Amino acid sequence: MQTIYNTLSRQKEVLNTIEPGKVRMYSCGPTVYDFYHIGNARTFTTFDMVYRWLTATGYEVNYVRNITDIDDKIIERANENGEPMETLTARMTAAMFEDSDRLKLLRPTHSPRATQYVDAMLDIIRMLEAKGIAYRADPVGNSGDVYYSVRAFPEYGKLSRKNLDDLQAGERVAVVSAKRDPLDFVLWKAAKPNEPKWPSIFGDGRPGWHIECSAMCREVLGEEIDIHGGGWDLQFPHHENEIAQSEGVFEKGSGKKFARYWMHAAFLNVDQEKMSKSLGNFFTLREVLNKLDAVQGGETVRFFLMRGHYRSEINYSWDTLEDARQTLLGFYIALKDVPPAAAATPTILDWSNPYAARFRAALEDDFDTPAAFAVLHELRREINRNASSEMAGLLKALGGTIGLLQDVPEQFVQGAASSGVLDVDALVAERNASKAAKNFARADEIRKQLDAADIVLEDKPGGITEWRRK
RNA sequence: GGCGGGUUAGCAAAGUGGCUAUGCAGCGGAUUGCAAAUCCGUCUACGUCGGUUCGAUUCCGGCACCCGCCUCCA
Repeated sequence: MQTIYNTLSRQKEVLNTIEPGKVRMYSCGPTVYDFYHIGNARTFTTFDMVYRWLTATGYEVNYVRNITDIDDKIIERANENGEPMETLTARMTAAMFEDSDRLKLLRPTHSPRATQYVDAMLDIIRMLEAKGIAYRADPVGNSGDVYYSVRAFPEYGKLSRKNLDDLQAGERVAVVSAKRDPLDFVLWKAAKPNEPKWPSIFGDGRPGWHIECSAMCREVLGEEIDIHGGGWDLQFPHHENEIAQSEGVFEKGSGKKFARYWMHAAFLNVDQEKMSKSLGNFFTLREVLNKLDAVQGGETVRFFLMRGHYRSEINYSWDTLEDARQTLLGFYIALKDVPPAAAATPTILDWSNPYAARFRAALEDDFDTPAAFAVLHELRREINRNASSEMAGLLKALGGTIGLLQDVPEQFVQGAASSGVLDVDALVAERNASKAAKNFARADEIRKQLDAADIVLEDKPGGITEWRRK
């Protein structure tokens, strides 16, 4: 039985989907104005893991991750660059998918772009206005912003457990505006000169940030969905506002819920602090990958991100990254030394195997990846002890359910080390000849030379010498 | 000010009212020309003060420290 910690109830709940066997899942994607950072990568990897795992255990998952391609930061950046907004977002969207491929993120079932759903957003805003929840800054005309009246939605604050009066008590100096309540948020922004705009009954303008997710969820997945996810900081105000918008259009007493389960991935920190540009501790995924071995980097980062439970903060540093690489390498070395039985794919997983059963129990307990990896380590020891290709097949298959251990082991352990200036094969051959001639001094010299290039030699039975990246 | 999360061995990181989590590193042994890999064994734990209990790292309360949200933010 799959359980999920639901931010709404602040406890683990059994997954009970709207349609049996099917999952409608939406997670908030990137704003494409720049390369994404490793904090984004943490959240994306979390939901990729959830997507893969639920699929592996038999659910048909419709996974939507949006692309925000209209936003203040985008407009600002495009202006700085002196390029059209569309050129910037197209380039950054392509870069986003490239980076995601390196992280081994599956493409979501759908990746809708906000600018393609402006009509759907306007539909919702119209419905909210008809219900008296949305109002125009310019009550008689159509030349101003459109706001959401938080006081008109009694359940406002239920996700983040915030109370409107408390919020107002701590509110910062508000900008003068036509808002009825300082906490009201914008649904539609009236057009300003030199900004992208769309025509509407509210006048020319562009959508506010929160409305796009409500619209894309509704259009692509339906009025009600099962799982909605995102980073911890999206809880308020973004997700709170999404609920207000999406549930605001429901009939009173309909009992409908926008999303049944809200999942939030914890932060990735640097030096125990949230990563942010102002602190100068900001890394793009690209930068991190470029510092790592070209072959091992993607899965190393992926594994690093999954080594902590998704609701626990993790700390990024070179040491924690290298620690993750060494551990992952251990799995690949086992798979290299004991080749998995053929056809070991997730679809033929034998869940009755004790290791598989425990692995599954861990992930069914709110996606407890660290506990699942502990089982994998025990399985690894079993494989090494008995040279069981059947168990090696199981290890590979279990790893595959969450997007790990699918590379060719020989290639993974060697990494990109062979691209150096040394002719490894020639040196290995010379060393073997030296050994045969009992010239151990020369043999050791070669080992030392290769070690300096981060290459480790392993003499195997039968006179075979293998090598790998240190 | 309001609300929420955290504090586990050298590092990383789960979890549990009494039973070795796990990994990396370290130490000892087996193995090896030397190594590596592997196997076997092994040392460091649950912030602090109280309470409940036969028994608490685990439940309850106080305290300390850290972090986050309340403004764009994964």
